[in-house]
Amino acid sequence: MPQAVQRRYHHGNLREELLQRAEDLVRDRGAHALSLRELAREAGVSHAAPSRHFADRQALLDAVAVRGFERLGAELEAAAGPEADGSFDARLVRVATAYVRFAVEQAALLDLMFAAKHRAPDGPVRTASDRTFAGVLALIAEGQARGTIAPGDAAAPGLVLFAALQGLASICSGGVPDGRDIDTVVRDAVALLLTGLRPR
Amino acid sequence: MPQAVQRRYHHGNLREELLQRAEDLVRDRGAHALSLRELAREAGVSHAAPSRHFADRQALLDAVAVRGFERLGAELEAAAGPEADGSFDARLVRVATAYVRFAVEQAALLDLMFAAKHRAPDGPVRTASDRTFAGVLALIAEGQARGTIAPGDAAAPGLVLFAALQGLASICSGGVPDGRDIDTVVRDAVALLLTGLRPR
DNA sequence: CAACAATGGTGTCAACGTCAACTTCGGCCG
DNA sequence: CGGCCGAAGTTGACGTTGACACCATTGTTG
Repeated sequence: MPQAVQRRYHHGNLREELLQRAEDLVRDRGAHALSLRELAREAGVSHAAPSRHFADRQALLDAVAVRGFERLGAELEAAAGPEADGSFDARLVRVATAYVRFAVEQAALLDLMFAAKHRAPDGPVRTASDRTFAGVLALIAEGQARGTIAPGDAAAPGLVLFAALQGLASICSGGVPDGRDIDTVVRDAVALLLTGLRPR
Repeated sequence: MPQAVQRRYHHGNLREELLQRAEDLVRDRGAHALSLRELAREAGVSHAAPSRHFADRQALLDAVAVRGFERLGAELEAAAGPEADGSFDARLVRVATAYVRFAVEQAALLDLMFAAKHRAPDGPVRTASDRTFAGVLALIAEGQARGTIAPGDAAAPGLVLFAALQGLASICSGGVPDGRDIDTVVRDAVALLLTGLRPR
């Protein structure tokens, strides 16, 4: 008469399940709506069990942020094209589109990610963030090498490009303006940026 | 023998004091650290008194956000130059610098402001935000009228400029890169943007 | 002057994060 | 093989919080 699905004392994979559920919850209700006790209930575990894996609520949020950076990094890398196919401009547009798309679809998660990063100037979150954007930096460096992007101070064009992407993502996450879709907005924006970034 | 400073039953200006203290608290401890009860204690009133002025915690945060937009709007307007003195480029740099400076000095407040705006696509927060940036939009329109900014689709250059400013603010609020100071970073970035935004 | 709407106070409740103390499990070492 | 021990989960408690219902005090107005 004991149920076939009898829960054993040890969950076996609590940490992973907590992270997964937390990510989902952050995505569609925001980080502020995350409750350790609710998470524990959903995972079928006592209210204090999560503390075995995360020192406190903030530690869990940080871990979720790190995961977010890893996912974003993977998507950016995929968009950059592993075999570098297509022109430089096309690849840049693809990367930018991937970024903005991520920002729109996972707005709350992105907020959490940057909040966690800004809260601790060093630490694992910052490391994850740096690794995430390393690919984009490499792409820009390649553009400079090819002469498609103005050389000189390497930091300046990268900063502007990053800033525009970041801002575009922030704006679009609060509703894409007018009736235009994300792809054309990003394409137009990148074109406009490139015209300035190219050596004349 | 009753103290000279005897508190009267009615505070007299509770709403304003709560807003002021909340703004300070958000600025240097973040929105998540704001507690209605702590606020009430500091103001010397009972824990439920704030509810007479703000329906719930979020309503208070929204009000703080509106105030933030009004302050930011005033600073941007001041930077734009009431009598429009200086060249267009110089005014643009001044506005951008004012914006980024605000973002750096009041990072937590800016976060709150955009969070509140994104949470409610309509409502007073959005209205305040629109009014804040109306001045910047007017400046861009003027640039297009003067021919300093490429005409055509009016929305595109404005969006890119906005996005870059927004992103620059976001990035700089998490620590200005390298050892460069805000002013030069902003000036370089705007110059780079303009090169692309100008009609060739 | 009496009624009334604002404004503030008191008491209570459920939920939360965190901690300490206890229990169960599984692997490892003697 | 058996005992031990640390990892993982549980239970109970404490203090704090936001929200709500109900009561008290104002001062304004008819």
